[in-house]
Amino acid sequence: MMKKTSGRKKIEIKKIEKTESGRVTFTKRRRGLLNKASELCVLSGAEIAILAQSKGGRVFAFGHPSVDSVIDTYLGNNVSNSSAVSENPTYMLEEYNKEYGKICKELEVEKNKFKSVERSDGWWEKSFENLEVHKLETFINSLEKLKFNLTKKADELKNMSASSSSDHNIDGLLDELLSNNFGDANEDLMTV
Amino acid sequence: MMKKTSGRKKIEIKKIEKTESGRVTFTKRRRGLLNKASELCVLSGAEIAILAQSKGGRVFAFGHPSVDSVIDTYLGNNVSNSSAVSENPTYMLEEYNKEYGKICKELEVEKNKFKSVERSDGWWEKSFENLEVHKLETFINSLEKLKFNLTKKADELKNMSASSSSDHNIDGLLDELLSNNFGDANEDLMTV
DNA sequence: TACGTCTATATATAGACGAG
DNA sequence: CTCGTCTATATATAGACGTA
Repeated sequence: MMKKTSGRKKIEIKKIEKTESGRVTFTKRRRGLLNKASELCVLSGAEIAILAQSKGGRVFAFGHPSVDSVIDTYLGNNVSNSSAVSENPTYMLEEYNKEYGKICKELEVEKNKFKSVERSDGWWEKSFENLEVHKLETFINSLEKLKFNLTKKADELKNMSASSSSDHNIDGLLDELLSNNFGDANEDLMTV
Repeated sequence: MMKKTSGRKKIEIKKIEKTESGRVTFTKRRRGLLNKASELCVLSGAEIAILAQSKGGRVFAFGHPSVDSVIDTYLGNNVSNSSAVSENPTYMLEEYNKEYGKICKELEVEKNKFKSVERSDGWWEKSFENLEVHKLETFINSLEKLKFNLTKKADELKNMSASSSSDHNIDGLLDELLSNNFGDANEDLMTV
């Protein structure tokens, strides 16, 4: 029987000169790399950060629990110099991350339940790859909805006092948030 | 014919409960990950940095042309000490990686003196007991700020758009956002 | 022009063992 | 106990194509 394709070919690990195939390879392997990193994080619970910048200037990042926290650990800095870079978006996120690190951590634990499902499709990664300017607005919209629902739920929780039973509510909250808002945003962003 | 081994088994991507196999897996996959990164660097000429810290506190790093230069780029501090390694040629990468491997191994041996930490069962459940309403509100606040800055940034990008290169910035920004807030989760669940 | 899809293969590795 | 080594398999992916 005639083989439909010659299958995967062995390649040398050296610079790819051909522009197009080089780009394709970069895309494929970057995906693989980030996926591996993700798996390693989940499997071993290690903290990992990956920064990659292609020749074209595209920057991709992966971080668990966050890019910045891992970098901080590596640099041995508890806090970066804030004044010099205060308007840098990266710094903003860094600040953000530090300020709410604990709460995020706790939330992440819960989100991890969804991770196994979501990650198998690599949705988070795909969403990175297909982003375009006009889709950013969609994302921001979702963020707004997310905030709204969070606020609403927070109020509910506040009224119910802070008994340990609130655990269930938080479960449901995250469930709802992820399915209602992020799911939508993601769908829009992917546009496969 | 009797099979000597059952061969590779399929595993779920979730925290490994067994301490020993978890460590082995971490070691194996870390090696694979760094190797992949190395190959990707050579193939595409991209700049990549990987930082990994196991639960035992062991730190591993990979960077081309150097960890610091990539981090600097990421942080936007392109003026720093990257000059020292900026001309690190690609063809030295393989050699570098070999050297890296040795050092890494030594480092691992050195730091191996530190023994792993004990973890109490159901600690993450406890974390939910600590998840209080006012923290949730804090999170919401930060989300609002984040959205504001994102929107602002989006406008900036949209204005100077027209060139597809602006997508890159958004890519990075969203990468950060997702990594910091909604990215991969999972904590030190490993050290059972 | 770019990117997702489809095979056939190249690689990565889970589990089992043996050495220190 | 901590690692390399050894298969047998699970995955990743190089090229070739189809689609927008």
